[in-house]
Amino acid sequence: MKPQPKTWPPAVPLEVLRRMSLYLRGLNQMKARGVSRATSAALVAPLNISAAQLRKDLSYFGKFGKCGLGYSVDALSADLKKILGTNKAWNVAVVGAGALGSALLKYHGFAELNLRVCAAFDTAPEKTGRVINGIMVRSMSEFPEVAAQNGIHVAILAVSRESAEAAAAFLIQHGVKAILNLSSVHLTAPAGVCVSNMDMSCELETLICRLGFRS
Amino acid sequence: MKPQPKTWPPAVPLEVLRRMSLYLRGLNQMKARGVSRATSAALVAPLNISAAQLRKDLSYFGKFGKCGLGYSVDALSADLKKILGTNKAWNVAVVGAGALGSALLKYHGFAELNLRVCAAFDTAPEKTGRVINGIMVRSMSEFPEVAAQNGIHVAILAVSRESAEAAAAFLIQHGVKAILNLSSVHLTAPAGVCVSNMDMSCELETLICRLGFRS
DNA sequence: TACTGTGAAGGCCTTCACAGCG
DNA sequence: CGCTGTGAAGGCCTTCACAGTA
Repeated sequence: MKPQPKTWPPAVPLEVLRRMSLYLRGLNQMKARGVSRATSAALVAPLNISAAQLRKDLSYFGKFGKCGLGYSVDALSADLKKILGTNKAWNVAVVGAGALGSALLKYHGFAELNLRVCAAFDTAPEKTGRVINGIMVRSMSEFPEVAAQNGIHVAILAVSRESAEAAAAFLIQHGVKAILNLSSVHLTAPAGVCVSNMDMSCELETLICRLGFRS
Repeated sequence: MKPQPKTWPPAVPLEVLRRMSLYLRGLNQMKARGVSRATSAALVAPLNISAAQLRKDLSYFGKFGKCGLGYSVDALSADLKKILGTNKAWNVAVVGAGALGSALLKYHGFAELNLRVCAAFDTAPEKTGRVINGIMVRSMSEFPEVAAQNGIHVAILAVSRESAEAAAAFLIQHGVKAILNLSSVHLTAPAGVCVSNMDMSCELETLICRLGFRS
């Protein structure tokens, strides 16, 4: 899943950022367990990543540890949040209110990333008007206004394969800068826009293939 | 076709397989449009991938094109299906029948990959017994029997973060060889088992970070 | 002519190993 | 002494460029 290395000047590899997010989650779990210090080895233990990798990843952004002691869980957690940008809140729109979109609206896990799913949209009239988990599903035509009012620059795209391309273009046209694309179409990002393609079909097929190789 | 490198670990990079799946999808769309021949450049046009990359990827598995002419859409499509393993049907279980699991049960897109979602499971008694899209949600305790009867070796894990690890261990213990993990926990695969972690939270946080770098 | 297949080159990321510091 | 931070080395993947073929 490596969408477009070209759009992002490769100062920090995309995969480093992805791992940073994993480190942060691990730190938060440690914090919840009352652990206050951690070494690089302890942090990567459940992740299948080498300790050197973690230290190298962090070194892209600065120095965070104490030699001989490891890292302060609280301090590093705060630093990573800042680096990743989730120290501040972001408003997010869910686009597409079918089964998958509805499931996302019911999901409570984004809150801990400081993400607020605050609006939902669909083109189909029979989908609009419903309220799911306190969020009203609106017509797509309302997107520009609602997005502007709420400062929405991030969208999760959960529409059918056929509508994905047009929907993405519409969102980008109205100010969306980051799209998490869950439809089974590979979207390419225009300049200034970030797209992450999460393609379950592709991933499943890849799994099947790996399965075959092993046998 | 060709003697395939049977040693899985580093023979064919994982990302090559992922791209193969994308190529196959493109071919199928061409087929549906009635196109019968395609060049490497035409195949990668919507994908942000270079033509050389596609040719190199294919060369891991053999020779499929005609010099000067390109590829036969039908033939290459059939070859890729065979390579990926989706020329044969696979039975798949959905584990976890919450909002996300239910959405997966309603999704019709896996059929074209020859994947049959044929069973669903959940530990919560209030979730079991329901029938979603013709598929009964059973208790997890029935998994071993049902999996054996239906030859299920692939599972999609759509459970809560807290249950993910235990559920995965249970599945593996009862014959599952490939897991598509949709929960926000990074699972590591024991030997002989393939795991693909699709982590929406991680992906969203990475997007937010890229967003911040741009501005 | 037009396009594939592929060795070779190049670049990026990971791994290594150790200097440096508490 | 223990562990971090980091240049250097190594390896893997992508890109290049062209030989080869219908």
